[in-house]
Amino acid sequence: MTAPDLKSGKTDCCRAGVLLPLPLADAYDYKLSVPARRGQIVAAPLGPRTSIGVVWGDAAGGVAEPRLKQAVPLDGEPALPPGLCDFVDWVAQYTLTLPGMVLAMALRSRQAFEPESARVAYIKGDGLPKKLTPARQRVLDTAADGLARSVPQLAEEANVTPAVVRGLIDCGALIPVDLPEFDPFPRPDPDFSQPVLDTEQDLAAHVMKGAVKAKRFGVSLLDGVTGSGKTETYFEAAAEAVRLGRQVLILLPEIALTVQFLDRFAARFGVRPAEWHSDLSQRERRRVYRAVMSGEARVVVGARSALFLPFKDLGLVIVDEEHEQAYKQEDGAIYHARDMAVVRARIEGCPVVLASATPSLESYVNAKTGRYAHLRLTSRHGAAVLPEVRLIDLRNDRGDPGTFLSPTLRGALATTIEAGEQAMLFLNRRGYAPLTLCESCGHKLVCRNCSAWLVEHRYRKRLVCHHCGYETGLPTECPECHTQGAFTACGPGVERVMEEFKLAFPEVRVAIASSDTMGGPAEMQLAIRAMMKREIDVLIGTQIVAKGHHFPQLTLVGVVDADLGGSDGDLRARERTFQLLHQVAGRAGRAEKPGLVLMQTRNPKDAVMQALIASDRDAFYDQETKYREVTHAPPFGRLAAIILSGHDGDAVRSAGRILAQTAPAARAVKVWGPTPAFYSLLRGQTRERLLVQTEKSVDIQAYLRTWLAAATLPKNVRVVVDVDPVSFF
DNA sequence: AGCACGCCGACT
DNA sequence: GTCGGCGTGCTC
Repeated sequence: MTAPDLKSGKTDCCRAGVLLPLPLADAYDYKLSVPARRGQIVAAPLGPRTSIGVVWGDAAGGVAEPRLKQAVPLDGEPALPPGLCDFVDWVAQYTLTLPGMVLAMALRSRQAFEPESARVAYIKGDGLPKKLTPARQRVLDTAADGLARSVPQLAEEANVTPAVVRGLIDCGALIPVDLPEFDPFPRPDPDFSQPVLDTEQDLAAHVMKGAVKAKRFGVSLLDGVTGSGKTETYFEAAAEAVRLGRQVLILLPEIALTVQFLDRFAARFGVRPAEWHSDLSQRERRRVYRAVMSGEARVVVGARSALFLPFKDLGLVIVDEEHEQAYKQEDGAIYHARDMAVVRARIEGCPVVLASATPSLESYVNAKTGRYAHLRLTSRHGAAVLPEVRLIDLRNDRGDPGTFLSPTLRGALATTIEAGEQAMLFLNRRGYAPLTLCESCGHKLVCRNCSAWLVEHRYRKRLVCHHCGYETGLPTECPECHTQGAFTACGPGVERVMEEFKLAFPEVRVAIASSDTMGGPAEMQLAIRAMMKREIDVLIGTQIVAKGHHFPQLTLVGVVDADLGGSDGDLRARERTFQLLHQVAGRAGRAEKPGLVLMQTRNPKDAVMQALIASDRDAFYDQETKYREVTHAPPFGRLAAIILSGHDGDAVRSAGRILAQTAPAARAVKVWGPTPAFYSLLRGQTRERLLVQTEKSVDIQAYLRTWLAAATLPKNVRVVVDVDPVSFF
């Protein structure tokens, strides 16, 4: 970043409001040496240092002239595109986040605006070393092809230390050449390979391509059953945008950002797309950021934060698996990437496609009422048919106490394995047991930072808090009554199911796939690969196995506890349970073989269970829609949560009471709480929540702003607003 | 976010 | 007697 040149004597002809990527309520006024336009990136002195900033609008004038400092445009006068600036404002006002914090998300690549630095590489020169050692000879042989390489590259390829290479540079045997800082992004070829689409896919693709060509905002819900080829279909819309020379953003939930997806893209377009996610290196971030800004990167595949990239000419946004909760950003700025993707598309004036086999209820309702185009894909590819779903009523079909696989499920597992086919057991619970208690006094082992139960991980011999990561060894005596070795595990986790399975089927090859298995993500990938290669017969897993993997030989899926998630007060719990179980069920019978799904439940009459066995998704959605409608719940009403947190529990509770007392009375607004948050202690912080529900017509942001601005709360209490909360923790 | 200022415990 | 803990406040 260039320091402002205060001595140049340039006249300060202009003033402007400059937004800084800091948690400030407003833009700051600065003098500028030149008239600046909105979006222009400047170096702005702030206290003892200089921050990057963005010209946002007219100066507010609240600060006296002599106190104004001078902001200086960066070299090359880079600017954020106008659409991104408008988007930042919109997100800030909608989510009640400080604009500077939202801007910080749009400036994620810190050094993206620093001048480009050339890379130095070396080619063979005319000089010769005094002594030609074997090591030196290998380096020269490597360089003989004339390709420019960096020092580490040469050292690596010639199998020598960098010092050897340095020696050759010093004597002129290798000479430096400048390379551009980054290799250019290869252009995806929209006609690299032509997919074979069925009639429905073709129709859907046609509609989406039309929308891309029209260059107008509009939302399509690409609603396709598992295996119907949604990805291939929306790739056609992406191809159309690339043909028009415009950019495409494909959002994926974090978990789906895999090599597999990139390879599928490459198979269709000839090259991999640009990627954007949290574990890019600084260099890669900078490269992608700049290429997106220049328009060179045509297609970006990314996690939710990719929404804030400075697209030069965005022609299409795709949100894959749009119902996924991973799209909801819960820390820092709280926003829902699916909803914000629709907003970004509206601002950019381009179409947006939401894709899912189990859409969010919000999107389903919008499609039903005609606000979104509803593009349905109803047939599975190839000969595969939908699996049959049957319920196992755990109230009368259960094994010995302390076991979790019913006789019926065990029987089906045996049959499947004997037939030489594969099975999967699904349980959305990591570890061995979700609760450990003392048999003697009933004391429950809970986290010392949170109010959550500690989950036993038996392989690792640890007790783990799944909320804050706190870990401890297994105590030998009860901290309450000091009885020795009286702990008992309650309920199943995947590890415990594994133990039971091994006992019942000692000969069968089985593996576990959970996000926290001993060997980390690598081991999990190994388990999934082993399943694909038929090196194992049974895979036991959490959520992680529910998503996107194709196991052609898998014919039986057993859901160990279909009631997990239940209907416990959370508005979306039923919807989520349905989506997850539907997705899990979709794993069975992908190829020519019919699949069977067995779900163990204690509530076989429940609407979720009934919809699953009848394969009648829409019946469930319609019922859920009615329920939301009569209760004025989203999308028929608005919801926001106010979360209060802090180390001083009394102050937090008092802040909650103050807010409840000062809530402005308004028609069609209801305020509940304060109540302790579900995990009232999280990472050592006390948390209280208030919930605000309004009718659709109410400007809930304005209501909240008025309320919060008027309330005087203890200073050591943090107030966070979650507009459209999806989780009630 | 940084970075200063400011008021209470263990130490060269 | 100081060094330093991080709570609170400010930066145009």
